[in-house]
Amino acid sequence: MSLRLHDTATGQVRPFAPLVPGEASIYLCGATVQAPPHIGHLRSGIAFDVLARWLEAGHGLRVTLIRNVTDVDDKILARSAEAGVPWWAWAAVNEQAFTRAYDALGVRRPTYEPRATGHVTEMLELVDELVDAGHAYPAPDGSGDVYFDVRSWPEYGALTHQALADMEPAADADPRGKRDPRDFALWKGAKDGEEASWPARWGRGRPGWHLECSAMVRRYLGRELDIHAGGLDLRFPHHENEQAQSRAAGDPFARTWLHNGWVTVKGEKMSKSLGNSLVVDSVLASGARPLALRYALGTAHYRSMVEYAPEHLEEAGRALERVEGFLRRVGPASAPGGEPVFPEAFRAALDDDLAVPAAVAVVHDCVRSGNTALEAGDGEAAGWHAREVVSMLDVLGLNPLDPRWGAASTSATRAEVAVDALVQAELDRRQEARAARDFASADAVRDRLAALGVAVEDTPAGARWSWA
RNA sequence: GGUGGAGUGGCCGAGAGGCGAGGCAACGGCCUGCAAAGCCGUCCACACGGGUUCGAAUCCCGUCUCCACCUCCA
Repeated sequence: MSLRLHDTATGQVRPFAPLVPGEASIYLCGATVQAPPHIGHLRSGIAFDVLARWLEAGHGLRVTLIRNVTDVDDKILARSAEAGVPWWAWAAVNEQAFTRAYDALGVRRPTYEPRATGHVTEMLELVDELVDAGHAYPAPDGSGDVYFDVRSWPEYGALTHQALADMEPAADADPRGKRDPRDFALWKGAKDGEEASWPARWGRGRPGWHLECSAMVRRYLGRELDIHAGGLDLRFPHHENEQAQSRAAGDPFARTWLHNGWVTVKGEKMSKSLGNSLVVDSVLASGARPLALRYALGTAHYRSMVEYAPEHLEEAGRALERVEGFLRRVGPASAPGGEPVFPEAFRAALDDDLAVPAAVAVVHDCVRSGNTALEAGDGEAAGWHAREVVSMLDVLGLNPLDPRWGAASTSATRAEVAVDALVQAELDRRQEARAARDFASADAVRDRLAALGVAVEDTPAGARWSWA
């Protein structure tokens, strides 16, 4: 079975056929770095991280994933001015916060992460092409703005299936020098003394948001690419405008459009403007386990909305413990090595428009089979299942053994070594009591440890402890 | 007004005409000195009203409720 993906442009699930055999090009709209990321911002990064991993591990494709950074825009300028810092410093600080958040959640770094400000030359070339082709015009009001002429492009609205006549212009839209209120800016002329500007033949100014992506797509992936992805809210106007610009400039552009749903809180979209956003740094600082956060955000289908609540994070943590418990019991046999092995049901699930929930169900089924094998003393079967589980978790970005999550590779601190030694001493005392069938004393030790938050578990290999 | 989604068990969350996704919680059993973990089992759900069909959560008609985009958005 081959991979099928839901394409927004056609509204259908269609077979994925790479433009260049053996390769896949993906452009993902990244962050506008005006503020630190909230957990909703991570949704697209996680969803398409899984896509890229699956294209590589499951289909053997060489993936080029470009995720841009929009580092100049109205809000960045406004907020940096309020904070009294240069706009570029404001953007840089937030870009770093995004990178930290992606890293913390185990989202692999993209092949390249271009910044808008580094591609003004390419953007201006595109503006020139569009003006020459009669699809864009400089505003006649001397503002230095250049607009895309939507009425010159009959396909405008094709991506989101809207007729131009049905598009409601914003009530407070300022027509400025536009031929049609729905025309959008490719280039924004600099206001007096605006420092964030670049020279252009229309006068100093800065690029419009939509233009940035069109130019960076062409620069890194060429005139045609396999997949263009982003959040559902970017369909219109952002992606509609991108497609119009690029196609009007003669680029075939994206063959498939993928859009992820967002994170909701009490049924409503998480967003800064609604005031219900949870900044990633503070969620993690409050003790949330990054792996559990990724599980909570990443195990719903990418096109569904996913409701965030602290209880869901706890549930995710417990589901994860079940999987980790199995891998721990199998021991070193579950360590990664060799080619990944995927159960057929897992393959079928991810190939069906990235049905991650069904794929996760396969992981849990496999854990159950592994536990059963372990109980039956069949170490070979258990080891095989562990290998399958680890392979699947790697694709989902949920492998607890991945050094990305830190714990596995960092050496213990002196305090940790000391605590372990002391707890072990207590456990030895408990074992002596148990051997003497003095269960009252043994249980007293366990109760005392429990009061300190230490959970004790008896296994065939002896007692082990963990933080409850 | 236009466009696109959603409503599923105690909770989360898949599925898209028959064959009970999965997780979490709860309860019963096995195992255990007792627990924990694990395994087995129980809890047979699909907003509402009609219809089609041998059979509908799934298709059709109607109704209700909710969310989103329509030039700031992951």
